[in-house]
Amino acid sequence: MKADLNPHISVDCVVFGFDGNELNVLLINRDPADASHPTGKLKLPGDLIIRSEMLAAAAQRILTEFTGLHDIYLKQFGIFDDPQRLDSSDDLEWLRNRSGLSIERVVTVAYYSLVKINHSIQTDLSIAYHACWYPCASIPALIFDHNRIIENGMEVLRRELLTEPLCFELLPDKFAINQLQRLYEAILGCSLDNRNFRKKIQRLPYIEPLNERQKGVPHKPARLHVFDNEKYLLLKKDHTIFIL
Amino acid sequence: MKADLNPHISVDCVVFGFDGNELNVLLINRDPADASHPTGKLKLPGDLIIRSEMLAAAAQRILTEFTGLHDIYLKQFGIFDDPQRLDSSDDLEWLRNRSGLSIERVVTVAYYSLVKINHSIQTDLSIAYHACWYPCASIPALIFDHNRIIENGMEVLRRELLTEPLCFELLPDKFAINQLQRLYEAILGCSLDNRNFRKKIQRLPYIEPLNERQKGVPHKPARLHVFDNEKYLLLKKDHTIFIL
DNA sequence: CAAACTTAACGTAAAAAATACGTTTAGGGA
DNA sequence: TCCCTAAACGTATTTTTTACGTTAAGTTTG
Repeated sequence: MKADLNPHISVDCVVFGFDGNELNVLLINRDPADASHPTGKLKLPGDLIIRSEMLAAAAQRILTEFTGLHDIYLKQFGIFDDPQRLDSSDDLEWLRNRSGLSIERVVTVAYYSLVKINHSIQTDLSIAYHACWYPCASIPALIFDHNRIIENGMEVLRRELLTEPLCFELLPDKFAINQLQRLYEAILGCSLDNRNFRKKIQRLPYIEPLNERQKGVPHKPARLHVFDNEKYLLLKKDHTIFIL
Repeated sequence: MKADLNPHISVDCVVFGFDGNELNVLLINRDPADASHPTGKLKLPGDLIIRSEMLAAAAQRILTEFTGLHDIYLKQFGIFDDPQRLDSSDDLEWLRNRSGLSIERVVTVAYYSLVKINHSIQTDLSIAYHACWYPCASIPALIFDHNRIIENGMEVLRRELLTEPLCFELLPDKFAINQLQRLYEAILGCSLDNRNFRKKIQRLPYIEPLNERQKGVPHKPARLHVFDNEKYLLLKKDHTIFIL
């Protein structure tokens, strides 16, 4: 029950993270651990906005609360505005109680965000609400229309991955080419030829090979690379676009 | 002053039309012709939504009011939500009077839409509000943040033109390849080699040449073509994408 | 310290697509 | 019939994409 909420507009975040193997989404419990009647229901991180707040700021705020991270990549990708979207079961009742407001219609603005999954930072809220990664391939049933929001977010991500350098938001700063390939394969749901993928990546002037190798792997360690965003932006101005 | 408006959310439409030469945007007067104090101020077609209305439906409704057209191509591309976006000059006062509501903060959802400019249909509202096409290259000063909304819409259109078959929404159903080329040149702001452009277009299986030619042109009439959306959608499923 | 294992790293030939560039042709208007 | 205008076309070169199998570098184990 926060002060000064705008009872008409919310934001919801589809937070994607890549664990090296598959794409995951961050979900939280509807009710905090100390609630008198926890329900086990799950939802996306999101909330009503504060009365005078910008939407993107609200999304950043919520993400920081649940991940401890700042400056997360965020992209608005849709609006979910069916006047009946909150009507199902007891979820509307719950929202009214929680916000202390007389909620009628809530339009939610959906963002997807991309984070490097490795930092398993624990914040108060992420603990209270059991924030957890769920593989995109097996998302449980969520409240409201949150399953649809995720579906839609994945479609947009798949599309935009092909024309914008989003992949680097999901990988560690220093990454191996094969990691990058696995990321593409996971998101696009197809398999790629390793040799051709390598060639294509190595041709890109804004991907710099380092004289550094992976550590702690039980086999030949791969060479690490970094994405040079400045170089990328320069080339982009000259109409060179991305991949794949 | 319509009944039952939602005073928190509006939609605004950046309506693009191509006149064969350059890209245009549809603008309307802020005040109807019969207003006691017409100001000559211009704006995008848009309005507060009706309380129980879907946003896309509101946008369609508004477009139909101003163009007489139905089933217009619409794409949500942004949200303009600065709490101060309405504060400039007397525009907020105007909005309060017009809606008869105590407006505080209005978040506007921006759509771009694509129409075939040829039908110069006149509706009551398009007459009352002097709906007019303005070349994108010379948009006058508009109320609120509408200039920014147009800028942003153009960027998105330019980007999406390259990966989706939007161009056919802007051309007559039967079009000549050279018209298509001029459309690309106008939107992308570059010039393209005619022979190579032709080849590329003719290779696309979902563009069908007709045994029909332009009429009424004072020179050799060009062959007409149509876009076959069904074929396009089939190929798209098999991961063939678009142009340019 | 050698053998076995695991993944990284690499190259070449063939097909397809992109680019650069000048000339001929069909129809309308005078 | 001549003139004008824009439509339609082809070829050689370069670049990109695709398909495909082998060697190399570390780690672990016995």
